[in-house]
Amino acid sequence: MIHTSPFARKLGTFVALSGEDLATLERLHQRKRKFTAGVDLVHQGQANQAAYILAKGWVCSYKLLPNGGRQIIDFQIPGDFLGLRSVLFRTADHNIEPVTQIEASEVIITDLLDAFANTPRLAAAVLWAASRDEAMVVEHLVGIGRRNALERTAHYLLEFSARLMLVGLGTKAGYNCPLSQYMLADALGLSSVHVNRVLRQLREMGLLTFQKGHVTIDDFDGLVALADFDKAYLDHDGPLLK
Amino acid sequence: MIHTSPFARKLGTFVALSGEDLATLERLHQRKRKFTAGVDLVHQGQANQAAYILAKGWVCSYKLLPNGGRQIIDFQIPGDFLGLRSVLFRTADHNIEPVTQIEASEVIITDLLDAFANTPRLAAAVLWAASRDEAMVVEHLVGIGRRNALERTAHYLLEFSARLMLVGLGTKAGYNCPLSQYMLADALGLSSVHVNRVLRQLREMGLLTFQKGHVTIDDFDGLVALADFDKAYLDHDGPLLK
DNA sequence: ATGTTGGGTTGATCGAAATCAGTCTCGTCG
DNA sequence: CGACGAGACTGATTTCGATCAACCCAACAT
Repeated sequence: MIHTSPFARKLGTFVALSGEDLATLERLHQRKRKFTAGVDLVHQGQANQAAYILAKGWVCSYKLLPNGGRQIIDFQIPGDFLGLRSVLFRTADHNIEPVTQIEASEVIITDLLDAFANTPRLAAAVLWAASRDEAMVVEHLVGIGRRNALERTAHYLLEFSARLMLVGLGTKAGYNCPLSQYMLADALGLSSVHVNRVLRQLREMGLLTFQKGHVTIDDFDGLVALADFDKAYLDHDGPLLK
Repeated sequence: MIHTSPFARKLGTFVALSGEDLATLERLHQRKRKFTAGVDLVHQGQANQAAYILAKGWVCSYKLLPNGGRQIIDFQIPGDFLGLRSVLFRTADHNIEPVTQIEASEVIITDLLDAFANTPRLAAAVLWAASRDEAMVVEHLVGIGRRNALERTAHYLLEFSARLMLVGLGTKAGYNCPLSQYMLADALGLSSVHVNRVLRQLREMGLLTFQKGHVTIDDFDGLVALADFDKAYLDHDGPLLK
């Protein structure tokens, strides 16, 4: 299990994968590409992009509004799919922009479908991952609609923690997070000024410290209580399909 | 085209369906069931539900929060799937409740998969529909995160208009809408009091009238401008797959 | 006929977060 | 080197929408 990719590692928590499954998976990771931070991978309204599996770095998906604002839908971390929906829908309905320099493997859709035909467990795992992504968007929606700034921020940062731990990029004590307060604001539907105050508050409450690109979780249980965080929608006690 | 179900009608706008496709579709609609308003179809945390295709009436999917609030994720109207994700994920992560009395056809997942094997265009159409549902949730997220109450409400009611027209239940002039101001509030992340004021404002601006279970669109273009509504994510100029 | 209940409606007040305006720090680039 | 810009941070003020507290009306139930 030591040298598996984040993607395989993540899927492995959903569905127990055989050696053959893993081999098929690796074959998908052929065409590795790098992208620089801040340059859009996909533009809103652009047609027929490739899909990618993110290997390294952070990415965000967002929509722009005519009034100048933007809403970040989701961040992708290593192991996540990029632009799967842009491929299904022939046109992308949002932008995708690397937050940091990233490495991603291009996935030809037909390759993926072929892989599915050979290894049905893999198909199940990918479906599951897609379903989880949607659940995350729903949870995000709930947060913005019905949680105040403090709860919302705490919840969001806890979600990162759970997601990153799944791919071995974080511990219960904390994780590296390359997001600026501006980006966090655009994700949480807040102003960057207010995000700053909220982060200070969380720090002063002894719950969490976000500084210099690193999130330190000072009181995990306290945070979970504040945010009403239920990681059931992300995590599982071992693979669901054995 | 006259006696097709809302479901077939909707899919037909995505993918041109043959007579055989339509026949397969109808076979899915066997086990018709009725449900009464207000009684949950699916509970948060409940396991392994059936999926349904809604034939008549309105339904809402929502999540409850411990602080007493609730957030409505989405409303389903005739032609929409119910609880497809609850089936994929073995546990439902949200509640599903009929807003009105409804009629829905139970869909056995294996039946659906069989149908896919026989008629690939159908599979494409269903995938498309699922993808569209996700796009709607995303649009909803953007609205709550970055649009003010007025724009948000206008946008949401316009979305209904577009969706209902697709299944023949509305015109550019208006549609029937069984939602209370409370439900609208829980969907929009507002208080019902404020929804009331916003609806009055929309009425006084001569844009839209929502009264007695009916939405009258008084100034379509004005609304579209106010809400920055782009129906591209819902609609298409004829089937995308010919 | 008379309570009761579930919307819808309105005014008054309050508060969370936005906005405005600015400072401070640290890279980096000419 | 100094200049510049991005991001973090803070105080003052404003605003949008929540909350509180009513009242109205129609449908229904006792």
